[in-house]
Amino acid sequence: MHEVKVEQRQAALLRWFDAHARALPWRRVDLGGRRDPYRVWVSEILLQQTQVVRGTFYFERFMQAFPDVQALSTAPLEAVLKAWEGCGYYARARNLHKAAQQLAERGFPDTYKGWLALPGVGPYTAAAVSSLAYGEARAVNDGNVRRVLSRLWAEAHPSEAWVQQRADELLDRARPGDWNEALMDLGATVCLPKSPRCPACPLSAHCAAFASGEPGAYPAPKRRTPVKTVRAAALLIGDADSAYLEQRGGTLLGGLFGLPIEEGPPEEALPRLLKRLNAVSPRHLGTVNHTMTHRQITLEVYAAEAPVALEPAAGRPLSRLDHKALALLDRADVQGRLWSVPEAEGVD
DNA sequence: AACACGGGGAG
DNA sequence: CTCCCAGTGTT
Repeated sequence: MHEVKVEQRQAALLRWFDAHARALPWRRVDLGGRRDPYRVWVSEILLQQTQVVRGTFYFERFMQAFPDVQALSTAPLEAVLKAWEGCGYYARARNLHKAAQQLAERGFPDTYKGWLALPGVGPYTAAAVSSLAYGEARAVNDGNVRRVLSRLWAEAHPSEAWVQQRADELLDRARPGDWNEALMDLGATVCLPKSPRCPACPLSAHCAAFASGEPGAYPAPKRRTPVKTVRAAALLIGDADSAYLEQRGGTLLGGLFGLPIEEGPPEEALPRLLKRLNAVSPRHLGTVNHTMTHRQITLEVYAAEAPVALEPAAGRPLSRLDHKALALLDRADVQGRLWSVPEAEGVD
């Protein structure tokens, strides 16, 4: 009885997928109908936190820079971050680089467990790569799957284990890769978070949330940690094209370059900056507001002079925060103000 | 179990 | 503007 319903759902969704699957660059297959595991892996890391429409642009740019695992594994980390620039969650790029070296040395794993052992590869990515590139019967559990399954059973508060169990039961073991992509495509294009398009859904006849009349109520929203407000000051030595840049350590924008920054209110942060860089003649350039996952940064940017080496900003990987800070100098009113300031002493 | 980690899109 | 979205790693 139960098996019959599972098979009906599988057939209905796969029929829909066969007609509506999106043609995406990482879905390209070779003459044997196989996908390049390298492309599948990179795309899945990218799509973890990036929407498909933007992910396509980043994917093509990354593949242009690093067409295969050999190219990626031998590149300097800075070049990898440059290819990832603007994409966010830069730990993904650092892990991609580290994992590439393991893949180049030991070869590609052909199982879920083998992929799971790589840095940056968790249960979702291991299931995606092993099913899509190797045909292993592993069910993915991502945000789309969670939402679709939550609605099919009208389970408002699905736990991770609950979703995984349902996904495992429902998985089409003859076509695991297609099944996983079908479920995720459905979530991305039909079973939308706010306004699900139930009339277009091949599973609406099997859907308890649809039957309830309020499909959008599932799953219930999760509580989120509030964003922290942070003040900081940055120093721009040079100009927007050629400036003094520092490489950041730690996990926050780690490995990326940017203007020297000190946290704290400007009256405290600016003197620290000036002292640290031996800088003089600070002028306030403007304020940059930038929101990150759990941070709302208000950055006061100052121009100053200091005995430091300038370099082309375009050659280094920069976060959007630093691009915004540099862009302050492109504004005509700022240019006018700067030109009206008397020349400072030499920077040699 | 809670949090850190960028950058988006929708309304 | 405000609200919402989301895998992996760390603690």
